[in-house]
Amino acid sequence: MSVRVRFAPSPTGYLHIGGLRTALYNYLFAKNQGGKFILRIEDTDRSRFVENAMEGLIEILNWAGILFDEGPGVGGDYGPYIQSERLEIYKKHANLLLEKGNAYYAFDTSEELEAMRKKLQEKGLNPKYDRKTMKNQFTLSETEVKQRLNSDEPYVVRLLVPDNYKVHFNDIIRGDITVDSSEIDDQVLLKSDGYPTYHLANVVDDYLMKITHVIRGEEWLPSTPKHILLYEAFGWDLPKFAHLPLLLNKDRSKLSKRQGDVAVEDYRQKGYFKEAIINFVALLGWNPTGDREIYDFQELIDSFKLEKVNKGGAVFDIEKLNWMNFQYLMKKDTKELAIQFKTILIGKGYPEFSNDYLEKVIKVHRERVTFLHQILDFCPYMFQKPEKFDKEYFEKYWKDYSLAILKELLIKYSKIDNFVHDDLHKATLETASERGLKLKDIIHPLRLVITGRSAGAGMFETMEILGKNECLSRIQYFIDNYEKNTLVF
RNA sequence: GGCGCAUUCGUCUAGCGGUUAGGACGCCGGCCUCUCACGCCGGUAACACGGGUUCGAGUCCCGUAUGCGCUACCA
Repeated sequence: MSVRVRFAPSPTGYLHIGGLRTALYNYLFAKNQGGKFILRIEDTDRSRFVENAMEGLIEILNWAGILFDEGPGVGGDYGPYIQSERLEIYKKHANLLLEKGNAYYAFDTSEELEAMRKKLQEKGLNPKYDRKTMKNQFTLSETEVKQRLNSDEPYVVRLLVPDNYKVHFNDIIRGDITVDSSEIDDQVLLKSDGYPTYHLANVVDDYLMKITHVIRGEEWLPSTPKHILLYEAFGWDLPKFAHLPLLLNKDRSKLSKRQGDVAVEDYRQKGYFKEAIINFVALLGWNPTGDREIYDFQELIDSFKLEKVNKGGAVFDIEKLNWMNFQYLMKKDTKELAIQFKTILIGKGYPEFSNDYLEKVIKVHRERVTFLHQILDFCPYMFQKPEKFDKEYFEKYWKDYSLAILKELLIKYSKIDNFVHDDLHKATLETASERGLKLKDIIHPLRLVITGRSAGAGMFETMEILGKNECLSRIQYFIDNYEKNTLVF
């Protein structure tokens, strides 16, 4: 039987970074097994429905490269893939359970349920539905039940959990788990608004969509026994289960909005590469060997093993993500980066530079930043003439002979036809030794003149990229303003 | 409260009965150097605790502690 897995988000907002990892693990597993990855939208809670959330989810999944084989928009043989379009299917299955005696009608109001729970809790008991005292098929007469059903009176369908029964299942990640049925609540299956709850819809759809492996977050582990009971009631074979460890905040609570960004979109906006995010998130809770960090998408697919997924939760450490982003910044093709960077520059109102120029700038500056867009902050002087000069740097390295040297260099540089690193280096070194100075005695003032700053890439490679005209013009500008005492610091 | 799941350096992890407990991020130091970085070299730091089982336990079993999750007509 070929592997089929699904990612089943609820369209209640943006895609959470934890959701991304769940989707990713499903995807990696499917592709590793030569199976299918399905997207199913679980929009059975009308009160939490967010307009366009589904579109956002799909968009960001596509961006990340987690492409689904079946789902909204792409179709498939087991649709529809949006649960609100499958209401009749759930109703039919709820009726099936009703007929088989595995489910029953209940008529309690939310106030009555609340009062019941409060009472049980005060007694220190498990606050689960008390079938024997509440308003339902078992406590009401047959005629009253019929009457209520025929009237407009709201009702729900609940799962009849058998007494004295041990529910067993095996989790690929956690092993055998057994729960006593006395711990399991008579879960509502069909809500009074006619929509199914997660539990019913999920089980029915997983079965009908021929899902072979249910890979989901650990928060679902406690309700899995309910699902097992449902499969058994229907007489269906169980899929395999794998419950993933949670992603955690620094304080080890479940990853949440309060302590930093959780939306994948936020990270995209900040300039993280999708490759870095995927690589990083994949390694939170799973590692093929433990002695390697960088894996491309295909390598992740090839080495993915559900059995190797960890049991314990993993803290989301932004420092390591940053490091990983840097790794990809260094690794990526500069042609691709130049195109991205051009968009960034234009967005900030800069004129259009040639791809060739941008590539050169990126090549020498990327090792100094974490994000591509930071190159602009690091060396704005590569895109416009410096107008302000670092005062501290000036005071530290500007000597009484510096102006004379600058004038000499201006002449010397103007005679260099091939304005490249080696020739610039040679010419400057010459000037230095003629005056009994060290190269750095000249380079520092020169850096100030050319860039206005103390930090930057190698001086001569910077000058080579800027070009002869630009460099000469900057030196001239500095000399003029220095002599007129109009330099701005 | 009840039930469940978990627990190796600060963080992500390797380990699947015998290891000087390995790698990575971060941090610290050094080298390189025209600055800032990159890079390279080195250092820091962990098996939650207590009992078993065993010749031998981070690895297996049982407790305890701690953390997290669930306990809805939310997913």
